[in-house]
Amino acid sequence: MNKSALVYDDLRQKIDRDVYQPGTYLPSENQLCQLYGISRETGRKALAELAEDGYIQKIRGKGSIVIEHRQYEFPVSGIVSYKELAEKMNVTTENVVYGFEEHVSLPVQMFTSLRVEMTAEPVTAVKRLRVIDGEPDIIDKDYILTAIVPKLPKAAAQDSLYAYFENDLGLEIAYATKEITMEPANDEDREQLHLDPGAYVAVVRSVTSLADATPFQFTESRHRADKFRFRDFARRTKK
Amino acid sequence: MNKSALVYDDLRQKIDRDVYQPGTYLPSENQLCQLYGISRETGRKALAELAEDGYIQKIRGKGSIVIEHRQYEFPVSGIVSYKELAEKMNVTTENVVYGFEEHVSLPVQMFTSLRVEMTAEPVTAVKRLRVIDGEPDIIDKDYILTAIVPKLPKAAAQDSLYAYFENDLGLEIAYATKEITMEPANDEDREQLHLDPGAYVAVVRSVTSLADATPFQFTESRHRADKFRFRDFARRTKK
DNA sequence: TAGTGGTCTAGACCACCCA
DNA sequence: GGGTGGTCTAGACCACTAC
Repeated sequence: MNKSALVYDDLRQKIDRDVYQPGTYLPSENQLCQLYGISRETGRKALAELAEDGYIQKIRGKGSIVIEHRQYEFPVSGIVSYKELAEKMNVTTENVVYGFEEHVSLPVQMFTSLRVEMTAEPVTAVKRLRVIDGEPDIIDKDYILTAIVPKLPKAAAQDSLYAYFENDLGLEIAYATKEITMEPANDEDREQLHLDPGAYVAVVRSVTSLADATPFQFTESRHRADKFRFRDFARRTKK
Repeated sequence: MNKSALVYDDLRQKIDRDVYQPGTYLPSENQLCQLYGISRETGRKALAELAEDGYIQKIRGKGSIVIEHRQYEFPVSGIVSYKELAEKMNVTTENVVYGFEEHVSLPVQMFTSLRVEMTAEPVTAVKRLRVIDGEPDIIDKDYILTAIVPKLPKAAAQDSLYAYFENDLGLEIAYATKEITMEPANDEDREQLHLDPGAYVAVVRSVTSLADATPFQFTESRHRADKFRFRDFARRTKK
């Protein structure tokens, strides 16, 4: 691991464990150099990531103050897999694969608003129902490019697509564009999520790309409106 | 302006104007050094920001490839004021201030889920209706700490709170935590947004803080469900 | 005045990609 | 082997904060 990543992890851990509490200051940059035996720019890199992730706020002439930071909320913030999230929370979850089709066409029209170049390439289509604490809350529809993942094992869909992509195939997942809208529930939503007529669902559509900038996974995630929550941390960009 | 910011702006502008098109590579880091007369780390800083903002993807051994990037969508992504957004889009907007109360208490219970330390401090409460293309789409309820903004002119609410905070008061807005949920429309929603009974609204609650880490503005933004859209760009964080 | 973070530099070594 | 990005260093100068 990098030196800066090690410093980042150590500081973040200490913030999480309240060694450094919100409202107090971290050691100064010069002190970090001595504490960790690093150069100043290396320490600054770690601090910059902490700031980016919402752990600290840097104040010129004073120091880096610990702030109340976002915590991962269900269902998602950033790119985190359902399984990773479920492990962070203390919830019992179940994962029902109720659709699995190979060599179908990517439903391009579903993702046009995300403005990613795409064609109706062959994909593997997976439908999953996420059951949280005994209640069906989310429908996930994934379309994975056959060109990247030629033969998707059903077991991977049952367990975790991300774990399969990263650990078994060695794919490097880099970034995603996602979009949240609210839409009236369709028949499938009402059936799977046990919704009344006239109900709404929160729809998250995302396109996930690899480190070489290839979009390879298209996901439509449909959430019960009353269970949906999305948290975000944003910094003001200077003009 | 910084050298790295100048380089960032120049590159971003050229990407926006298709001088560097999606799918092609930017000049290499060493070339950027010569092109702009800067050191490599300075250029790298500019490139890191472009990557963070979703403009490029850096590929080791190859270069920095331009990717399709997010564009600002109505109503919000990151911290951008309503006025700034309206100017980026080509829409006619109207801004109706229909509530203005000074020296009231902050409705703490509305924002508890954002887990920011707060007390029922005195605030100025502003209610605004955003009318887009002749249709009322958004209700914004802002609560601004009197301790930071003692006397908020009504004209500022009519124009732009952000412009007033930044340009007139010299406040430095740094970051915000926000949360998106879906909730049944209440009476006020139905009246202002002309909704039917049983309709839902998308609710964005946010807490905005200054550069010295002081939370000073609490906002509840209620959107017509059918007009709500939120776009996000996220990078996969390495474990 | 001393300490803080903000920026920039010139150089080094490494891992990766590709011809 | 030559070019690319990834990381780290040691030092410099600046702007801001606090006393």
